[in-house]
Amino acid sequence: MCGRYALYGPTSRIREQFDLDDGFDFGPRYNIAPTTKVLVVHPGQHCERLASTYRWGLIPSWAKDVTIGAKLINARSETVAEKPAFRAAFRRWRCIVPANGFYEWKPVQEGSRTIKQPYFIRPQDDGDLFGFAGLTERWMSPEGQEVHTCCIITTDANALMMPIHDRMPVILAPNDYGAWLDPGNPDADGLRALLGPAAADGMIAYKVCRAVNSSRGDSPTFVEPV
DNA sequence: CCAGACGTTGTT
DNA sequence: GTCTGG
DNA sequence: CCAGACGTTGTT
DNA sequence: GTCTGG
Repeated sequence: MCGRYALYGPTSRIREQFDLDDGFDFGPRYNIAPTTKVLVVHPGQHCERLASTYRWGLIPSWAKDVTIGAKLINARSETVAEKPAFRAAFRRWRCIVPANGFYEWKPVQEGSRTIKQPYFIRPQDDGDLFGFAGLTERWMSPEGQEVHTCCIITTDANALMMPIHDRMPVILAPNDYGAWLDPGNPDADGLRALLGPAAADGMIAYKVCRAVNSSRGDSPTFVEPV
């Protein structure tokens, strides 16, 4: 799955990788957690590429309160086109979530107790960025406040991830960014076909400090190998 | 017809 | 909003 | 995802 | 054990 990640730029690299037509103010962040504001790449009114902050955890339009958002931080690629909570967003509100890498936890037996060993997974070239496939929604709170939310789509683990965890975020190929972001793209099958596991070559995974386990901390050391 | 759900993950 | 279960 | 809370009353 | 918050 994908429940924690990092985005530390640099800003110029993010702009370049995602062909952004505007500026943004975000990061660097080494411990991005659900229910907080995350940076999302999405089409603007004239299909220009914008980057804005959205609350991580999808709140469907019919929700009565925000609490469902904490549960809908991921959507399964296998069912995203049909599930009531996601299908409207899959049809019309697709986005990309930029990341320098993501964390996964592997349960490890240490003596009599099980600890959660965090790993950081990123492109081999540390200057490179992942683009996760995501969805957005707009929810109107009972108080009349519009809340923009998003989630990250998951898929099976690739060969690199398998020993750590059986799911991983969908990482889009740069060539597919345009098709994924186009709100007028009617080819649901073609879109679904983009949601497989990314190739393992070009990616690396390594153990990192357990201080990242708490969502409250934030430090560049979290993405360094231990 | 109305009421109630609508999700993923990990663990067992 | 829309589908499923009763 | 993991960490941390999980409760009421009366008094200050 | 289960839910909430970050």
